[in-house]
Amino acid sequence: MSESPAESTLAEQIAAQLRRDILRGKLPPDTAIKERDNAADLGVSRTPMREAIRILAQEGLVVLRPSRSPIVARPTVKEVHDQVVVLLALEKLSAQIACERATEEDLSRLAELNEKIAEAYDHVDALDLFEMDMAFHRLIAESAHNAALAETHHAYLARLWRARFLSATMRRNRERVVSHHGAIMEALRARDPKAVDAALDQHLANLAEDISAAIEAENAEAERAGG
Amino acid sequence: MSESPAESTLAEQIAAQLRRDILRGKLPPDTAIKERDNAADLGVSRTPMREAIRILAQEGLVVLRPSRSPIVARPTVKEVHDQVVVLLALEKLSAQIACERATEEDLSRLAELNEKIAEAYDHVDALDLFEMDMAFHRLIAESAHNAALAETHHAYLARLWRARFLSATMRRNRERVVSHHGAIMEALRARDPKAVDAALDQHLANLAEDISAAIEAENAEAERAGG
DNA sequence: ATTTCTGATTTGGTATACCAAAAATTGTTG
DNA sequence: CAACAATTTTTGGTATACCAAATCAGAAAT
Repeated sequence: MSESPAESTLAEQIAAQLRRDILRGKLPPDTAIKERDNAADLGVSRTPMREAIRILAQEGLVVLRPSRSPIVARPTVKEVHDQVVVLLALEKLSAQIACERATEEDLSRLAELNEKIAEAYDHVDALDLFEMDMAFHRLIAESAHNAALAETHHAYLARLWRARFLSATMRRNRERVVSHHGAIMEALRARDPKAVDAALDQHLANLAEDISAAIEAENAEAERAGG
Repeated sequence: MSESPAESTLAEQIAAQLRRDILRGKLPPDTAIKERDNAADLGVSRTPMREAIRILAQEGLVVLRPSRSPIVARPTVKEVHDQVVVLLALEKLSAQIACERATEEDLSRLAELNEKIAEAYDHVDALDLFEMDMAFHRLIAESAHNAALAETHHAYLARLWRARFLSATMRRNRERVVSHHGAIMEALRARDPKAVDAALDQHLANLAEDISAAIEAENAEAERAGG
């Protein structure tokens, strides 16, 4: 999940584990996460399990309902779409600010990463590739040097992890990604707000629709199976 | 805090209490909030106190530092400014979307509220007035009918509560607020994105600077006193 | 057969106790 | 008097137990 910071506490480890299981689809939507049972299974007490569930709830991966087991969230197409809209707005805002504030180091890190993506594109599995793409977009957000903005952007990126992953693997296209990233970088380097905006539009224009399609497909699948 | 939803749990009550004390300035920045002592004082156990501190930390009102007591946050001017920038972007995005999506009911509630503000302006204390202003801006965000957007906007509004309050009381001006709100409303009613953008710019243009000034003044005050 | 009532189960919330790691404090020594 | 080492607090994290409210399931009654 690109969370390098060592999951130090038990709660964080549990959260990380559950997060993986949810995002990878091992714990499909609507799966109940019983605090007591689950804790017993893992051989831990309720305290860290509560904490972990809380973390995931805050990330939007599980939903808490009063007096019922928390369940893995099944975001509707609209919910995901709405979140994508906000993510795009945050990223475009970041890029605009970055036109003024990005340092040379920011820019060279972006260039470096894009090169790495270009190289790796055909040798690396979807997951690693996706992580790199995510890192690229995170760098853009960080280049605005606005901590609040970067943090909120990151939160949305994390929340949309699964949806973006579905969409990305569905629509894998080396030239598109690499050249788009290149265009964004060049515009940033030129510190040209309009060019940046155009480049981001170009790159992200279809994201909302792609993701919606991916989610719809998955929900339809679930419909057919579980009822 | 305009949080009508009954604070049902002890943790929420404690959080609400601490929040008030912090925002009202009773617990000034850098004040330590010892989990054990504080819990003992209130006659509760550590569990809900931990929970409460956690809530406030997430709101940015207190900062957690490893192996040290949590303390009331002392946001820097830059931090607050950065947050204001994001808040403005979210509100402008909301308004843009609201041009398409706002319902008649949204618009009439906005009108109603603005009228109420106009009436109350000279009879009501700063706090109540401020709550109304906050509600107005929240309505704008909700008129976009994008839950994620509204939620994030609300979170920023809450986080900036104190800073905005300082700025608002410092720069109280009936005509300005009421006419600006009116202009925003009219633009929304006309569903004219450009007019909405202009009206919001007009209203919020000085917010960042005002807030920065207010924070700077407060920090300078603290400097003089506590060192 | 449907509804209603009652008791068992599940859940969230709280209190309490324990432990290890990290700080602050103290005492000691060069 | 300063640097260092040992001890004492403080803190965060975890485990465990208890309680009340809400849910759920099964029995009883119409």
